Amino acid sequence: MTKARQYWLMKSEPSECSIDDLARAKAQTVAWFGVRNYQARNFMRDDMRIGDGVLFYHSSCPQPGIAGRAEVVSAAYPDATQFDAKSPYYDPKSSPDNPRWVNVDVKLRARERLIGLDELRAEPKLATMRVLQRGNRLSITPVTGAEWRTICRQFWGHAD
DNA sequence: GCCAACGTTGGC
DNA sequence: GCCAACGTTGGC
Repeated sequence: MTKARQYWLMKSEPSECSIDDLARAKAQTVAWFGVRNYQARNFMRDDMRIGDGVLFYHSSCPQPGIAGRAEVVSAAYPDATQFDAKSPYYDPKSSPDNPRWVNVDVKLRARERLIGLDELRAEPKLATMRVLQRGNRLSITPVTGAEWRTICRQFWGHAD
């Protein structure tokens, strides 16, 4: 019983972890820690599978947009920062016995030409993308296969 | 720095 | 369960 490959858009502030930071990371892989929103957590916990495609999005920065592709390379597991009293992501209501927050590991597949928000908004085929909807704040959103293909083929010129 | 939009908290 | 207050996100 296999499930079709799914696609996600994951936001990261470049000042925290840019796609260049991901490229320099050991095995070009980072734990996607710090998610403190239940909807985004549930996506990681319930829906993500190893091999899922990830659009790496730069947010809260001079040039917001999609900076490259990555891949989910682990199942969800407890986010260590929730137990670390010195971490800004510390959650005193969580415990190792009953962890509230999880993360997956994400591995770089390719840095790409940055697609700015203006370009994304100008493409009618992407009008339904969650990240482009008014008031959207979710740091992890599902991306459809059609949206993924539009981005790869139309903006980056490859078939993946 | 501004501010719209949204999620969470907590009193009732 | 309601909802006002508050905190955060994130583009501009």
